[in-house]
Amino acid sequence: MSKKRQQIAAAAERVLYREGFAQVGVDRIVDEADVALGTLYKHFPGKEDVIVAALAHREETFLERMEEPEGEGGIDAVLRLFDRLLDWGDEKGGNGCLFLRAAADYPEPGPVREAAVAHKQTYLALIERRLRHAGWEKAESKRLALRIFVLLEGAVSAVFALGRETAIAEAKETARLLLLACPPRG
Amino acid sequence: MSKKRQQIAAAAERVLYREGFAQVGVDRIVDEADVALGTLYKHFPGKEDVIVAALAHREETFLERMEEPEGEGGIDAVLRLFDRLLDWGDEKGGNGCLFLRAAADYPEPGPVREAAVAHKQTYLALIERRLRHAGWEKAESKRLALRIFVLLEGAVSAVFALGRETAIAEAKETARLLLLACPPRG
DNA sequence: GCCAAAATGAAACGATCGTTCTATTTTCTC
DNA sequence: GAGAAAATAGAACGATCGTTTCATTTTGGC
Repeated sequence: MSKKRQQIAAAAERVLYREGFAQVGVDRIVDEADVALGTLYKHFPGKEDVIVAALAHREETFLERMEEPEGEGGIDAVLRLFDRLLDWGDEKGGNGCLFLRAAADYPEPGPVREAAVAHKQTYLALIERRLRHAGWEKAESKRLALRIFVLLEGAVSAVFALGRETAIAEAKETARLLLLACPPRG
Repeated sequence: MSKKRQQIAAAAERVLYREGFAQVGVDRIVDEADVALGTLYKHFPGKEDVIVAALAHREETFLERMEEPEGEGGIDAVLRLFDRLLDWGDEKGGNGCLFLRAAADYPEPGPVREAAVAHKQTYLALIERRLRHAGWEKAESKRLALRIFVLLEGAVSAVFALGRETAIAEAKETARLLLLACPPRG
């Protein structure tokens, strides 16, 4: 992977998330990337491919961010997902989920939508793995992962109305009640 | 309020929600509204004003849909919000929250963003009122409303990954556990 | 230091989009 | 039914945007 290509993908991720898919043109991306327009078109066939690369870049950094360095098990290992999300939001700002926004702006089937679907499935699998590692059985993990996922998605969406800290804190507390009501090895 | 104006606002709401703010131009709106282009510009100063009217139209129908015809109190009165959301999604499709998408596509301050903020505050107030009517005290209602709000927002967002029925059912079940864990008159 | 490959800056294209304008037709009111 | 107001169809405008091209400069490997 070329250095310039990475630059463009990272810059596109930043500016697309900050200003929205509608208002951002190719010229803004090359400005943010400190790169000539021709360079972008030597690395990408078109704008949509830049967007796909931006989503791939975001998926990568997101998974890095959500990864646990070391984990003692139990409920706290699951609840720490919300803390990671809070850190993630601190860097990236609170403008919702980039993948959902991309899917909304590209309603017809295509690589953008596929990237969004793949991201959500990876996310769900990550939650489920965390639950299993924390002590829940497979069937319980599958069910609980759906609810934790709803709470995490709700936290991100609610940032707009409630602010980052409140939205994530309330989601986390609800998750704690949920997990206490459905303890492992039940 | 003129008949044509209402037509345009309703059509804009439909097509904007279905296809996204980015891909929809004024010509698509007038096609969907069965109205001439000049008529649109005789009723609205510009496209952004059409969008604001579309959001206002959606707010109106949304509040109608969420309103209870008659309500026995208790937990079920609150949980019925999720059923209403399911009905709402059945008509409107599962492309996320139109207000959040509008806010994401119009990042700078302005009437679009204001409409989105106002909608979320109205929504929160509706939830809180429902909780009070169901028996919770004022302080508890305020706190619980935040969490129910997160769950409702999460349900809408999770539709993309989980499908309408699953997303809303899991959110509703989580809400039930939350409300059982924090009963009224605690 | 040389040479190929990559990057740059800038201009220019076709297409699309928001907006305006005009001439004609329909609708509504008295 | 006459006259005013609104709606229509369609053309045309300037601006923006995605994309292509080109001549020039910079970079990196032998």
